[in-house]
Amino acid sequence: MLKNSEFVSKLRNSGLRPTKQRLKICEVLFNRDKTFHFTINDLAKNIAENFNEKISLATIYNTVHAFKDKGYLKEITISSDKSYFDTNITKHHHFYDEDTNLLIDCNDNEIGKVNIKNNITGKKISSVEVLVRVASDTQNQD
Amino acid sequence: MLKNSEFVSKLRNSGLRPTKQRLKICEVLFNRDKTFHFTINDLAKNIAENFNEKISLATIYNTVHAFKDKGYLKEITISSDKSYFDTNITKHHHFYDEDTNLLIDCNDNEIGKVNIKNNITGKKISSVEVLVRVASDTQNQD
DNA sequence: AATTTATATTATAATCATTCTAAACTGTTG
DNA sequence: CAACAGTTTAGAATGATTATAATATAAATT
Ligand SMILES: [Mn+2]
Ligand SMILES: [Mn+2]
Ligand SMILES: [Zn+2]
Ligand SMILES: [Zn+2]
Repeated sequence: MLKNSEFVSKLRNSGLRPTKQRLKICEVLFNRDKTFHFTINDLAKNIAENFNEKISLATIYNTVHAFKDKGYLKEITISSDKSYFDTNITKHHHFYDEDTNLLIDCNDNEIGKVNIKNNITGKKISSVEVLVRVASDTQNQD
Repeated sequence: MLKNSEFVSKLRNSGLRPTKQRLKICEVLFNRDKTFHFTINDLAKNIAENFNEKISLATIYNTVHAFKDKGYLKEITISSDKSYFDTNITKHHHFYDEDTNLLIDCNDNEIGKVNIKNNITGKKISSVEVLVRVASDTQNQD
């Protein structure tokens, strides 16, 4: 639950001008109690439906990528035809519900620490991510 | 290291007609000692360079997807702009080298079993996949 | 082995998410 | 305010993937 002036500083501090488009997108993404997952399409629809002033799709793409580059968003890749962004930038894992196409954050009480015994020589680990795909219990759902 | 007649049976058994295009693709993908990772583009290039008869790109797409649907290939999604296929269809995890864009299989001596303590209620786990991104040790590589 | 039927291949066009372009606009700085 | 760099925008371009529909091939049937 951050407020406008905080977004202004946040953007300034990372070398991004606090334009009204970026502030609007900050509001949509970060002015919440809980983090969430979204696609570019979700975000564009959200903005189109909830605000009068429209933001061009190019700007939405630019902004989301800028925020990702600055570390304010993480990108979660599930399949070749769907890319999610995550406002939860802490290290965490995901369940992916194949029935609903929803991503769900894992807590530490759901997935234990991944034990990496040997890494590739000369390389540094930049992230470790677990994706648990889940689907309906029953075989023939109709 | 399977041979032609084995591919014919394999295809017939899964309801796919053993056409010469599919057999050629089987040969490229499965007539090897070791499993490997490839993109559609890699495969198309490989076929174009190593064989006289060309296979249309549409057929390459169709065949790779058919093989995936039949469980002869797995798809590994690394980023929104790159999709790999894997001829290793056993459960396993991956290292992804961000410097070279290469995928490397993990053995059990590299990543311990992932401990899933709580699953989503009413759902069955269909897969558990770990992706470890690695990159060069040094900060300023040139 | 010829005929029929179902399937597969192909060149090409269509789609669609994403990126590019370059002109207009805005935030910042002095 | 003037000057400049950075940003937004509509629309065009791109490029990977999928659709189309005509042709070819494999399998099944006579
Ligand atoms: Mn695919
Ligand atoms: Mn992206
Ligand atoms: Zn998340
Ligand atoms: Zn693999």
